[in-house]
Amino acid sequence: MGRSPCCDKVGLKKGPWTPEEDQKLLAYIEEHGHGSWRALPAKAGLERCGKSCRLRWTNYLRPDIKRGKFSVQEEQTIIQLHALLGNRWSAIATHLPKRTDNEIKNYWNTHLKKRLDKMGIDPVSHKPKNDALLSTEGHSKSAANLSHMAQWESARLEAEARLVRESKLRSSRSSSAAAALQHPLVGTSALSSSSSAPVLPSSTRSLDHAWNNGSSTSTVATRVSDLESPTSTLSENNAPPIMTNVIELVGSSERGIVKEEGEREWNKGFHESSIHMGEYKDGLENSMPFTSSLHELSMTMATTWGTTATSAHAHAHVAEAGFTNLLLNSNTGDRSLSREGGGESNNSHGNVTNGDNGNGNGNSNELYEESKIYWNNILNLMNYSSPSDSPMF
DNA sequence: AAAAGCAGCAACCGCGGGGTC
DNA sequence: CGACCCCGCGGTTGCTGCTTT
Repeated sequence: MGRSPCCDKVGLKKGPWTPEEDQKLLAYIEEHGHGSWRALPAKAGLERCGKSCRLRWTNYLRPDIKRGKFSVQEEQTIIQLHALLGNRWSAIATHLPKRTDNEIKNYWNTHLKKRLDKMGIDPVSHKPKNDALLSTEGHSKSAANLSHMAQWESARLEAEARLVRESKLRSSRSSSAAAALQHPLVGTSALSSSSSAPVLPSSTRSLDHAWNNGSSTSTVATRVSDLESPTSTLSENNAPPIMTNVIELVGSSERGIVKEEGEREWNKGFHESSIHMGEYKDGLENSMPFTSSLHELSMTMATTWGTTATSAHAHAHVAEAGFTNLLLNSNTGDRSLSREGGGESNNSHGNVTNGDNGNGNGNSNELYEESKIYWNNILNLMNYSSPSDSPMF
């Protein structure tokens, strides 16, 4: 198999890009589109390999990239999606408008991973490190369910991501490069907008539809295979409810949930997020009841942690306590935050589990509470994500 | 003030999937 | 059907700048 030589070719430059190179690349793509990346460097007069050009463009030069600090909603989105999808940065990036997979990956590795770690949560499995919390039979079942749901959601996201890519490709091919640059996220927007349901990819819609009709399991299997998802290993009986609006809730700027940089106050951020979720759910008057298995999962988790909270109750609890605050409270000692101005990251609510000191996981009860809140937050986001909640239908 | 350590991030590397011939 | 090409993805590296000692 002939692997492309790429940068092994002598004479090709590597390393940091100069402003001149950036300008050349930008000018060329704006005028011609990128076309074949392999052929681009020669045409653009760059002594780089196509791969390097593509990377530079997609991770840095693209005009639709938002740079700078991640908002609290973006952080929540990343954490929640990572809990579902693992290190599938491209799929996660699909639902974080204007953020690149590379940026998200870096942010995860440098900030969020450490933060979860300090909370006593395994950043890989998103499970509390203290396995005693999870040792009950009930949780084993729940964990299995969650895993299955993650697989389904994963398949769905793959389909969406693919469509986004195709959509971008089409737009860049069918119009001038300049026009394409103005609508680089057309696919993403379409998928996120309630008003644009008609452009939803048939494959994605089919999958959701299949989920909505839990009894037609053969259809589910067929549709999933249509997606060619490598991750789905579900048996027919394990079809979980869809969790579409985990993304819709936290990732769609068109629903007004994701705020821009202006909304930087940590506490405020989560509070508003909670409000929006409430409004969102209220608007779904005709929604079918949330699929029982997920509710069971939530209840089981709650029971496992020794609480009698219902989902709604748990949600209120989470909203009140603040997932963000939870993260923040395990932040102290994080150099990156402490040197980023401090004020932003200070928790002014003081109503969370461990507002007393910076150790975060120094106390086992605090760890216990943190873990509980963490998972309740994820589960309750799911609870607002029943199949018919999706504005796509 | 200098050195060491650390964090953040841009960029590279290698693999695998999909398309084409 | 297999070889080849192209591209995208995830993991990793290495540079830069900041903080600490």
